[in-house]
Amino acid sequence: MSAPQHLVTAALPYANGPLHIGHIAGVYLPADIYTRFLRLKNEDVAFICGSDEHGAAITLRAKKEGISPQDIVDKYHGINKKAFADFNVNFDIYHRTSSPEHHATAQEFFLKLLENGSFEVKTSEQYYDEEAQQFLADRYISGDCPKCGKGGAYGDQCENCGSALSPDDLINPVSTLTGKAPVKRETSHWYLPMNKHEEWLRTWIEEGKLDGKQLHDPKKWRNQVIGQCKSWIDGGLHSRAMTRDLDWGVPVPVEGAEDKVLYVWLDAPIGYITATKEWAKANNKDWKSYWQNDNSEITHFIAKDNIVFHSIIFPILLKEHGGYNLPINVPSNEFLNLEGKKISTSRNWAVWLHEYIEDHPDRIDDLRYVLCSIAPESKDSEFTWKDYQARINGELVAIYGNFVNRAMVLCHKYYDGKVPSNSPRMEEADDALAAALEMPRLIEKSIRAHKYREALQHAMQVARIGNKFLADTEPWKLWKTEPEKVQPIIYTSLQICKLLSQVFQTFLPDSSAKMAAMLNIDLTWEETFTPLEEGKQLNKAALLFRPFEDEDVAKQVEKLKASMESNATTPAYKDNVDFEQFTAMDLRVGTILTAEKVKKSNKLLQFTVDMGNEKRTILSGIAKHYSAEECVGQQVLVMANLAPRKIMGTESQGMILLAENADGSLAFMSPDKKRDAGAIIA
RNA sequence: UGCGGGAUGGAGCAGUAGGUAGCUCGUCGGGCUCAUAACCCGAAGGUCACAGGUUCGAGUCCUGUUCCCGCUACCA
Repeated sequence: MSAPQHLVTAALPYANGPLHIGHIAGVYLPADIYTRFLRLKNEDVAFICGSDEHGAAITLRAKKEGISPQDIVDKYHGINKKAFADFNVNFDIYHRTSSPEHHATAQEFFLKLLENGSFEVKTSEQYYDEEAQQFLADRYISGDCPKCGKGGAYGDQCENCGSALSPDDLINPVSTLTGKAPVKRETSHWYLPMNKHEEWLRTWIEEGKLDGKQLHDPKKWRNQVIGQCKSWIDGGLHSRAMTRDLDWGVPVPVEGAEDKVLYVWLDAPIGYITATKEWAKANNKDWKSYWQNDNSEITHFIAKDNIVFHSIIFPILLKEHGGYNLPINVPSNEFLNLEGKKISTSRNWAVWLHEYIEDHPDRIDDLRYVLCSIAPESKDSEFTWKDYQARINGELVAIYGNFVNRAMVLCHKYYDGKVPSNSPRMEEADDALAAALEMPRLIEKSIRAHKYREALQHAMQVARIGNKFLADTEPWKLWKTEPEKVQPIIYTSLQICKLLSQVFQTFLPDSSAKMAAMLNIDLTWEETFTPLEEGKQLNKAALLFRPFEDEDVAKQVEKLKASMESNATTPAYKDNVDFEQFTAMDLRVGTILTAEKVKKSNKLLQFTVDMGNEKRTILSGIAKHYSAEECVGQQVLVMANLAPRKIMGTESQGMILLAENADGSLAFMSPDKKRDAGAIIA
């Protein structure tokens, strides 16, 4: 059997915003390191990515900004494509799902499944906006949340309390397009009956076998991936709609369904196939040999929010289509937090890749190093600028950069930059080099197991061996007493330098290229094990890395805070209401008499509120912000004529109003002087 | 609500065939001075979230509890 081919995909970034360091650490950097390594080993690999440009979020954003969806995706496709290139993430192709080629491929795929009888058609009633003449999916509909009572919840989720919703759950639903109340209307969609596939999926996930054939070793899959898949399968798979009533996306290629599009999650992974085809066409390759060949291995790099799509839904689609390989692994990472908080695009709490590149064009390797060392491989991890600085200064500069500089300086000082002879032989030197030469093997093992942090540690170990070797042999002392014994020391140090440039190239391509120029070498795998020849003239030493100063840290932290604060004022004002609508709201001061946590809920508090003439029971989803005890006696602003609503079995008679900060923290609205319970707000 | 992942010295993390708890950074002490005040050696510091259980023996298996993250299906 010949060496396997590899198809490596990285999750298609959604083209409605820029990339941040969380995306990079979780998906694109490990994928890039993996493919760089495979290429170094001369293995045949196609590295595929592109923009995911469909879906409701993009049309909504376009509408908000008053431009077309195409404008939005063009903008972010451009920004992200450039950022990847600048960051040395070397895709073979960075395609996009809005391309005609992709539409054709996705439609063809859909029709094949249709032909195979993979879908079932279901008709249901959905909300429809008569003025805009379209159905309202997901985010096109908003209303009051049934769980926490707050307005502005979407058809899929309440952003206040985080509950997952369906459009039918919303109270007083309105169309986000026109602000009008929608009507129910019948619509038909194609569904994927996933329940039919439970059996083979279970065997495939748990044992790596399909139709009795061993396809992969489940022990190599990450815990969270197997766990999550099992949990879905155990819970019973359901039918899932594969089409939507939208006007932005890949049109359903069926007569009478021209106003429907493919579900983005059907469309996006097929984007991997389209991109492979386009790349193959341009490079005279056969795309099928990567997708439909027993000797090809498909690896999907994703983050944890994508697990079920890549290890359940897409495999079902591939198998139903027929002919395609299933992925051999789905190395999914957890999330990266930033300075103690979740990275949030909407709150602008992020380090944006394109901004980082702009601020630090000469520090690409620095960020690659840090993100690889803290990649959230088995659990969520944390990026802070302080830690970034510590890793740059304490490891990259002090261990790696410094060792290379020491060796180069000594070589130039004693031998005019010519590689000295390795004689007389010195046991310590041979041992040090042998120990260092162990590392490439360990690195390979770690990378193939998708343990990139470990692999990076092994690479750094080479520099540590070098530093220790110099400290142990002290050539600067020997030079004064027995100068001939210095030769093998410098010789060996230079060999270790060469090895460093080789082992780091998959992680830090820029600095390895710098070293290759200093040492006059090629960065190939074969070269890894061939020594620099004696007498070779080396170029002048240049520093590989420079320290990140305290003031740089301060500047970045400042920038982060400032961007978040400026974002705090961003939410747009809602449309004007007339005076009557305003006076229709009955706002009053209430005094909280009792408060207790609602059992089985981690967010809800149940209050008894003194409204003056009566006592009301009100529930509020604020347990994360206030303890029950500290609420008692608090005066609060109450929306008194909000229609009562049952929440977890108890009727809530009104709503307590709170002010929300950009970081999501809540505070009661309270009169600055004590008011009678029931006092009117006017 | 249900499910999945996580909880290990000051910080960040390893540690699945159960058998003296490791690594990087930080701290303290020492050495060296070729080197980007960098490098090398040594030390201190952990009842492995909590409570039970299985076992000769558990961070590692089982049960329960607490906290964090994610998913919960028309969420990209």
